[in-house]
Amino acid sequence: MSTSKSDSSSSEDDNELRRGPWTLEEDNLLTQYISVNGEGRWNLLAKLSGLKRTGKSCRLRWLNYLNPQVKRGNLSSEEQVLILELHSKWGNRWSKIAQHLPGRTDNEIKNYWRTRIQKQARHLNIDPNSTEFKEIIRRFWMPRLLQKAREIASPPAAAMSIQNQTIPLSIESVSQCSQIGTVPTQIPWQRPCGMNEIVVQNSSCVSSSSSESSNIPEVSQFQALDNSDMISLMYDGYHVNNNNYDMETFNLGTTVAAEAMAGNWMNNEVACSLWGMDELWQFRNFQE
DNA sequence: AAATGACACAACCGCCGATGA
DNA sequence: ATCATCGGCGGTTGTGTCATT
Repeated sequence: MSTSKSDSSSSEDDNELRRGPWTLEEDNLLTQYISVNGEGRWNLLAKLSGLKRTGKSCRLRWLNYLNPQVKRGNLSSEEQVLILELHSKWGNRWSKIAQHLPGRTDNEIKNYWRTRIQKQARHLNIDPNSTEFKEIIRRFWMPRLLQKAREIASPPAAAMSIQNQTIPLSIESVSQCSQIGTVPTQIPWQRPCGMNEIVVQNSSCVSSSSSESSNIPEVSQFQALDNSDMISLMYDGYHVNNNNYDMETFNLGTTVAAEAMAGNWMNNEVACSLWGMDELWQFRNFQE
């Protein structure tokens, strides 16, 4: 045998399937192939494209990363609310949930749930699947996210702490918030009849000093609608208009907008996902 | 400045249902 | 009817980055 070990192993490597992170060259190859031949038939694609990857790997790379329809950047408050609501309905049906968040992949949503939501449950020593934790999400988290969405939509107004005032939370304002990488601003959000405004109270009252009141503060935040109504409202608009938007405009426009606002948004995002555990604890203790 | 830990996200794995030969 | 293949899904692991000590 004159063939050295390194030679044989290198020829083996040539035939072996690659694993691990994709290189730029592989990305380019896959993108180029799909631009010419379209996606699908992944095993065939893997062979014909010259990529030393499995069809599955190619599919995953395309769907989760390379596909221009994939939205980059942090999840907006509305998207987070949608995820929470849809997860409460469907559980870990990530792909089903992802179908209702244009540009978001099941993988991304799954990661979000595991790294953000389940983390909070762990910190609270609660089973993330427990009804107790679901209640915390519904009563504490969702109103906060909605509040955050409204604040982002109109920062100056939000800067003022408004106690016990009726604040019209228009769907338009929520859609404005969507400029931050969610949905195109030109999408007309639909407003079902008779749902023109939502009563929102300042949510900073979590550290309940209202010992005389038997109401849980968060419950009173939505007097006109309960949370599920609100989510349905948002969700319907989101979903119905899903078919209407121009994907190309969306990708260019919102991505640029998202990048432009990345700095502020990051800060908001951190605040969104990590509102103090103190507050969560207080909320939890209040319930008990 | 280095070591360590936590976190976020990309990628892989195994299973399952659909489809076609 | 059976088997093989493929694509999709959810769970899990690997890895790079950032923060903390």
